[in-house]
Amino acid sequence: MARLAVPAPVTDALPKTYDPVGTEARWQQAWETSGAFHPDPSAPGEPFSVVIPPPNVTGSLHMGHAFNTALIDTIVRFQRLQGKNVLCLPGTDHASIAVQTILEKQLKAEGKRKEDLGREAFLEKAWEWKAHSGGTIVGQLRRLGYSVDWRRERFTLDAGCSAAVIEAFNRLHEQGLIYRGEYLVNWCPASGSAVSDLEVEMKEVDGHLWHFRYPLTAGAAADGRTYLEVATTRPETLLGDTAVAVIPKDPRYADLVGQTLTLPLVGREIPIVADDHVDAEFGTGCVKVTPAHDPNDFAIGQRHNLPLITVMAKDGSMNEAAGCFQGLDRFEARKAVVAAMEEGGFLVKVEDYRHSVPFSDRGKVPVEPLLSTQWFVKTEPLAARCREALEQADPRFVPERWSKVYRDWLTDIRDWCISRQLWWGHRIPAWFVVSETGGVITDTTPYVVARDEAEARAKAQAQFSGGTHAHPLVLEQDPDALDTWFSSGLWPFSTLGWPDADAADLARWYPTSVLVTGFDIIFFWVARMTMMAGAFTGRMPFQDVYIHGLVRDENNRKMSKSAGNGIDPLLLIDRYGADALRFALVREVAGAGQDIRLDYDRKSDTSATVEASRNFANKLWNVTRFALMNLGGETPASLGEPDPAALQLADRWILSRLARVNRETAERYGSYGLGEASKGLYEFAWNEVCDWYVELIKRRLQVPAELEGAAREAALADQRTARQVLAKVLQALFVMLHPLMPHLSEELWHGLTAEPEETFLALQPWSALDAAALDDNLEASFAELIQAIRVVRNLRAVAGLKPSQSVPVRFVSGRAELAAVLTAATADITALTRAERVEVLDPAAAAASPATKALAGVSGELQVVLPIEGLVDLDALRGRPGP
RNA sequence: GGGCGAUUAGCACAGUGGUAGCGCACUUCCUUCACACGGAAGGGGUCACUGGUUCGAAUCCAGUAUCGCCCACCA
Repeated sequence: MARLAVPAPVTDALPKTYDPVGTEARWQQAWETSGAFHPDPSAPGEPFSVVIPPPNVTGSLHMGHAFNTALIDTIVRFQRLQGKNVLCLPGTDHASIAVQTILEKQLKAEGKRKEDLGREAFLEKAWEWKAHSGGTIVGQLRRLGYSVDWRRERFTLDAGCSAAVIEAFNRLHEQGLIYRGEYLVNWCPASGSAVSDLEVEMKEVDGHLWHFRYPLTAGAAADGRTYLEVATTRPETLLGDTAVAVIPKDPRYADLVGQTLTLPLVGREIPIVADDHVDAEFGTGCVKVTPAHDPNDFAIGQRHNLPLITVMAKDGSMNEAAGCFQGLDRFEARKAVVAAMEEGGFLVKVEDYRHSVPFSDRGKVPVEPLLSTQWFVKTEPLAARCREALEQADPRFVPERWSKVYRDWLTDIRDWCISRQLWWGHRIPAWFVVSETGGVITDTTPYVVARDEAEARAKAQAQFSGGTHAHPLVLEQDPDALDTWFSSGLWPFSTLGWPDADAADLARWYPTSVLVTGFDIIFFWVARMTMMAGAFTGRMPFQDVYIHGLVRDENNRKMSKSAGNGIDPLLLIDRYGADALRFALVREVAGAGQDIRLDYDRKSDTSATVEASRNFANKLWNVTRFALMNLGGETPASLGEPDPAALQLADRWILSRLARVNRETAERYGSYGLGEASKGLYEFAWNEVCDWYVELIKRRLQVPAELEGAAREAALADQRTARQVLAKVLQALFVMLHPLMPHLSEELWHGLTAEPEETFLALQPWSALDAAALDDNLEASFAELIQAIRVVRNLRAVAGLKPSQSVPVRFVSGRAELAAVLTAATADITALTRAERVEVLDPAAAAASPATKALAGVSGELQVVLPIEGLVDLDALRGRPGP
């Protein structure tokens, strides 16, 4: 547009509709090649920084990314206009378990397992895949016009992040905050790895409650009872039972506590213990206890010193401890155990039972509580620091209510299982001294934690050479990888150069200004970052946390890959433009962190919501086209500021409105009121600038050729004033809109200002508020004028007048102030209502010359009269039905 | 079991003490030289329910109902 815009006559060549696709690509490239968003840490200006939530390299762009991006980029672009030294840092996440799952699936299709390839070859494949797939989402983020510094793009598994992970692990270990031990963990048989509590989702499932008899070893109790009845939803675990618990002090069982039962099928003698965990209200009041396969039973086992018998292998099949059930898959084993119990006469009854079953988020199969040796982070000391900071609103949550959710989770937090039996990810920086345990890693093999193998060797040497350890030292690094979130937890500072304390970016931009993310990862990510940051930087990693909702589909369902109800942002960008999509998403956010719903027609891939925003973009395009046709080839700069004394009523009104909207918009952008900001600008641009101001000045922009002399001079001066105000308003509007519609505003700003391509609106200063222009009274009066014009138009419509018919208009008002405004605006009213003439009378004067055969309407205390005798058949009008 | 959110026009949503609003859809008119991805004029809501506070409540308070979400070890 910049090239087409000047000189003026050529503007006729501008298309009537805005075509976003080419324009957006052009500006994206211009911004990027010019380094417009590459900040310099040594540059002046208050620092403002954001690290983006790194999307998984697995994925392609979904609506959630588009939404998050729209919000972040709006904030960041606004701060840049405010003159701050803004860093917005992009990157991607290696998504350990997700990527490995995909790769293993690919291998499986080829009939191979990862073990066939070996670790090295598998990782090579993974990197190849990352190089290929990671580029997809990055390219898609670019299409949104994200004003990030691509030069600083990071990946959670790159060299810098890996160094940070190793350092973090070592420091936590040195502080005693990382430990290794055998505990009951959530085991996902599908991915063959432990997962954390957060990666487990409870699902309601229709199952059964089996009631079994466990016979008393002694044969019969004093009262003649020969067995206890227990109920379970998981019969296969009975093979690992090591006790039956009963309610303490329950008269039914009091005398049995201490006696033993003989476990059916297995023949093991197991004690009857009394434990408070047993609920008197539920079932038989007796609970079978399988400490190695249930978290509650594990706790009971600890209290009563019960043995742990693991009957299941890591792949979900029964192991040798399961006797004749060995080798059966856990679900087959369940059937087999029930059958065997029935056959043995131990089955009392089966009830249908709906209950919650823990599922693995990733594997989509029930997780198995399994005894396993894993690495853990001791979280309480880290969480305590976060809770303390939160008392000073550090970080500050927006909306505030999320701080409670965050705090509650940090209270009574459980330790974090960080080891994963995966290859893709950060390998745990611990080396086992396998020479101590016959060359293999066992649960008791000693280990050293170190920064690298050399350091590990030195440490091991000091501990394990000479004396009883006098044999050649052999080390082997722990084969396991770390939970992806361990590296994500370092993201706000690892990306800025930590652990290098002298890193310029870290010094300049840490802590970051705001984290923008969805509520669904407050625990996964936000809390992990604050815990890690507290430990390593002594500060919370961001000042504010802006929590947004989810994007739901047209049926108000959460969009998800598995449900297949996602809406492809790229389709909408192709159809309507990235600006339209961004504007639509932000415009829906007005409320505080609510989910937003995006309307969508799957048959045609259209969205009325996004289309409305596209239409808005087109409106802006056209009002700029109009301006370019009417500014006589001049720019805001060449026109200069209007002379305050020359301003007309409409000019002063729009300048007052502009000043007010400018102030409101800055406040809204600055306080995460992005939805309000977008709505305010939409209404200002469309309803006030386009619908009223532009209509009002059309008359003044045309100077009739027949005017001569002083009249001509006056008209030209007035034309110049109108041009000055129009240019000023549009220019300021583009600045204000820029955070929301960066490409369009950049394009139109260039068209209007004729600035060179390499000068960017994105880097201009926000227009300062012109406080002197604010005029409450004027705005109120002008609203009355608008109403008066509407009444006239309404009466004309009611009368069925043709647009070409002009009629006299009479206003009657007792309020001198209003009368003065109407009188001053006579020419405007004439133009906008096709009035033959306009008269403004006070009630007395009106009574003196009553208009007969007239239509009348009111607006407040203003009376509007249209004497239309002779133009319209009033009697016919009166007789017709409605309105 | 605990907590949070929502309930306003046909649809989707703003509005948080003072005469009910935006977008889409709908009705009528207008192809007037920025825009039909448009313009003008309209129709449509006892703001979930019940009480309370107040001169005044969609808005504040208490409770109820419905829907949704999060957390929690009931076999």
